Amino acid sequence: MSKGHRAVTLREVAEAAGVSIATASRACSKPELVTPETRELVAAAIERLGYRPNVIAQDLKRAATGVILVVVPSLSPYFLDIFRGVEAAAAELGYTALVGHSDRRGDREVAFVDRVRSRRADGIILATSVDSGGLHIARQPLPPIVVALDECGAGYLPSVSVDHEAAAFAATSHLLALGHRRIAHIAGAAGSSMSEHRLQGFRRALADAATPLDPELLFQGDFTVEAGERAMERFLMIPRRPTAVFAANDEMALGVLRACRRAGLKAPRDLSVVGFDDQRIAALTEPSLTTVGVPTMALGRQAMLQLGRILAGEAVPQKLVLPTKLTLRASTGPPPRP
Amino acid sequence: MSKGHRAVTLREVAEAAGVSIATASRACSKPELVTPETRELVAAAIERLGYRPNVIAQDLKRAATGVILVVVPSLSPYFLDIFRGVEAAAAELGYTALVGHSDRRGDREVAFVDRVRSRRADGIILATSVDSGGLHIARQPLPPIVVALDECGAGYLPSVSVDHEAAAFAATSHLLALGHRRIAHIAGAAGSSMSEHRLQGFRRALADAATPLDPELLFQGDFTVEAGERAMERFLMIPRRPTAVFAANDEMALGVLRACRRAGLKAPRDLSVVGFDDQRIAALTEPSLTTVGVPTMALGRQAMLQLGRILAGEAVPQKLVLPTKLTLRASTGPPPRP
DNA sequence: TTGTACGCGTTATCAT
DNA sequence: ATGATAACGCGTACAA
Repeated sequence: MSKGHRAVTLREVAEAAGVSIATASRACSKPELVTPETRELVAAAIERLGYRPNVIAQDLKRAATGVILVVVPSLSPYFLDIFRGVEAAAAELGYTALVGHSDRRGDREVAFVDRVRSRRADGIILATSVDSGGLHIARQPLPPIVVALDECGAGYLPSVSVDHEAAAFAATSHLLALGHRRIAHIAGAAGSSMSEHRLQGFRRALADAATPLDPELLFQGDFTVEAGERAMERFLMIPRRPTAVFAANDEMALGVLRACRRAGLKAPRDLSVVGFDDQRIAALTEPSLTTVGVPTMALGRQAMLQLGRILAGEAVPQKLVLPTKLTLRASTGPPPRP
Repeated sequence: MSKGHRAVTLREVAEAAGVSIATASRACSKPELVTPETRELVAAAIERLGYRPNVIAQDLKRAATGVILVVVPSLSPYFLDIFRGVEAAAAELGYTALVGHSDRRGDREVAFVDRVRSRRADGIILATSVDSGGLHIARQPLPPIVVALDECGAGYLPSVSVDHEAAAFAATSHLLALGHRRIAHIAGAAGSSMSEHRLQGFRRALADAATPLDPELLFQGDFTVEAGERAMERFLMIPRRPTAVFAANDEMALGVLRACRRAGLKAPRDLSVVGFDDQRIAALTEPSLTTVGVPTMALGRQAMLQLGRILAGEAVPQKLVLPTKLTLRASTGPPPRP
């Protein structure tokens, strides 16, 4: 790391303009406190020398950076939508939002939290599950932080989330209402509390309908297309095949559709498929995907607004839960009549 | 923006440990210059008080931040792959990479360049076309900057790119070799030099094969799925339909496939389709997409390595061109026999 | 090995 | 309205 080329400082501007450094500073940040003439003088010097204020020095003075870090587990469109929401709200509040991705590694999450501990950023929004790293960082007094999408750490941290359990319940109930009884579920990544909640909603819907759950119809996935394909391949080998599959996210549902097509099955005639998240791809698949819409942008937006309140020293509700919406498309229908 | 909660400073650590602030500083950054005992003493105080160094102050001293900004036009998987490449190389060099997105707006690009001008970052990688903003920022001496993917500003800036023209030539030649003569092209966003070069390659291939280009077979797109759909709908209305379509990116090619399906046409039997970029989606479409592979990660990686050299004060080649690779999949075949 | 003192570039508090 | 000066938190010559 080099020093870069010598930069022009405010002191040099002041000398060039023939004023004191204090006046030069005021001419920049509080022009109304300075006569129009000196303002002109300073402006000219700035232009001539190509001066740019050193924000690092400003930050040191202000003891704030105006930067908000958004940590996502992966750079997928889904999480980036959350980021967009944050970004919009941040702009309104005068902050700049930057993305970091943790690769689902707890140590990287902690590293980002450390970035704000060491004043490189004012606050942080975790659009990720810190189940593992959570305790680790909770030992120290925590910097301004809001969790988006998932609550975590047993509610230690303020969060903005959706009710994954209720949404999964609704999705499963939709399939039950269509007449399905053998419904399979592909769970998300193990250890993610989001996956856990979605699974619980699935279970509760079946229980409410007095429909027993065949353990063979439960597959441990990991949110990837490939996991969806493997799951469906497994389901196809079961003597009494499921008539519907509820995947814990859209990517895995896409995998299910692909495996079906390869096997010569047509959705929804032979098999109904439901996803989760309502990513952009959900409307583009063939057939288009019935799925649970998660208000990703709104999640990001609300998380940033909460963080803004915390940064302003206000008290905030510990939990904020946003509504989801089941979007019915072409991939679900009544079960086949055998 | 608030000041956050009062933070522990090195001075307090020094007092708590009963040493001078200089010794405390050394115990942190150069432990070998201090006796094991005092090292212990300071470490204990740090632990007890929960001290974290103020990186802003460190940066002010060093006159460097260790941060590299990567500016992308949109947060699409494509550009994020470039970012991943940058990130990996940055880690090796001891830098941290952060993403900013410009929304294809010149003023936002300039704003990011200003971030490094004002020392919030050491350097910047533009994975975007600054054709418009280019001149605007070129008036001042430029900070360390490398352009990835596209060369721009008439070669003012060091760049790492691919030969879009040659790649488009190869893709079109592939279709010609299969026997196609009526080949349509859907261009990328207007004003993007990348689109321009791809179009030129297309034209040259036709010219080399002495195949005239019907103006009706040229559609001005904008890199979106919808543009691909609209283009194909137009092509379907032409009396002498094209037998092949070369889209300037995969998303538009995907739109072509969708429009085909709706019209009851099957690729590649009725129509061959070629994309550009080889995004992840290209292998997942039905049929899978023949497309030009752009080494996105390598582009990012090389851009960062170049930037590292610039930052280290070394001279770098003005242009670095990486190879592309035409990947043949299922969407192309011989033209239909009428 | 450790402590003293200055500077990094800026803003803010006093005087004038 | 403007100028001198003290911070902000840290690193580092230099002296001890």
